Amino acid sequence: MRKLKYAILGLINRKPMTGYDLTAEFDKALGSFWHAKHSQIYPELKKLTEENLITYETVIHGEKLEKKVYTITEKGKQELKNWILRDEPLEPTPKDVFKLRAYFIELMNKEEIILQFSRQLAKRQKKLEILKSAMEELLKTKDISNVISEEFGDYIVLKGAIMREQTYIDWLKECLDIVAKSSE
Amino acid sequence: MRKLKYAILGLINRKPMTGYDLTAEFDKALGSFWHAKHSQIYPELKKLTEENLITYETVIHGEKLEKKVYTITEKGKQELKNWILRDEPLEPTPKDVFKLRAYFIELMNKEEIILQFSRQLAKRQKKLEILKSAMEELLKTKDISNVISEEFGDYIVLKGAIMREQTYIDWLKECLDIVAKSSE
DNA sequence: ATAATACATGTAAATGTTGACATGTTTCAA
DNA sequence: TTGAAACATGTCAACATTTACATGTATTAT
Repeated sequence: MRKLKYAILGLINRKPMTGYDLTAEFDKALGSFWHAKHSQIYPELKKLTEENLITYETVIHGEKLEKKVYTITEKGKQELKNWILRDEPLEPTPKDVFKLRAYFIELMNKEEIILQFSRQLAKRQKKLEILKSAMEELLKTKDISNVISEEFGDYIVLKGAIMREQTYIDWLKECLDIVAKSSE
Repeated sequence: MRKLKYAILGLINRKPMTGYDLTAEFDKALGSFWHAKHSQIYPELKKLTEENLITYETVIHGEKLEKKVYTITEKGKQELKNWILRDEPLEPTPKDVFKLRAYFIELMNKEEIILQFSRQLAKRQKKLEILKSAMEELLKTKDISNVISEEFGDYIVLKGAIMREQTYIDWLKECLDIVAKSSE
């Protein structure tokens, strides 16, 4: 399916970037729905260059540090536009290790259950706070009134991430509540 | 991390099973948070057997069809119990191809955006209905009053899946709403 | 009867992903 | 000035996962 291909193509289409910049983007903005390590990005950039979907220009930064700034080609833009309109079946539900543990709840006693769920809750609440701060920052600095814009894209995926985390937290609290009230 | 190892160990711990049974479980019950193909399961079963975490007994079904019914060992139970109590950092957010498309919303025009989001909404609504039916069935046939039971494990992960799908739908509707109201 | 479907178990090649290895430059703060 | 952090690019081995290949039995509906 080459999904990384389209993630990279989409980012470079927004503006020319280096492999390092892409890595940073995968850690920040896209972090709420996509991720890739630099060890996967550099080989993919090489491949996309060979396929003539992107090209690069070597730029010297400072005295001798070489950067490869990648730009999307017309062919790349066409493939990207073609991919974005495709209608694909729903992906299989993503894996969730915490839910795997929760599923086998019968292996824990009451205190252990409460400990595991509380720890997960704390982590998720922390993450939600980070996402909310990012949203505050976004609303302060960007204009999202135009629906056909990068800014609106940034906004909706961040909004989706916040809603997802909030729901996960609600679920954890509901579980904790039932367990706490149980007699066993 | 060997996560499949623990998924299999947990299932076999619930009751002895064949590789085929495990595959079916990954398609049904665990489908809402884990998945594995039989081509991954059979080699893993072999490995777990070599590690003495499970053992199998060959059972003849009918005239000559051989089944390998796997049972967890004491060592396997110990490892499983040990894993379930571990405190691990939050996994990176799972990948979401639809959100990747949504992020690059600037590549579509208004009609295309509405088409893509509506199609996704229809698929998610269908999936939610299936999950709700599964919940109705579960509540009808199983007793979830004991928190330390397989039934309660089944219940909470299904509940989590329903909440997640509902939130995804809410997000899609919100996005569609903003786009529909936009002038562009 | 027979054909489709479900049951049952495997392997091999390709692809996707992570973690470790490997190297060097530039900037910024103490 | 020097050391840490950020910038910058790559490879390789191991592990995870999917798709295709490969084979055969038992049950159920027509």
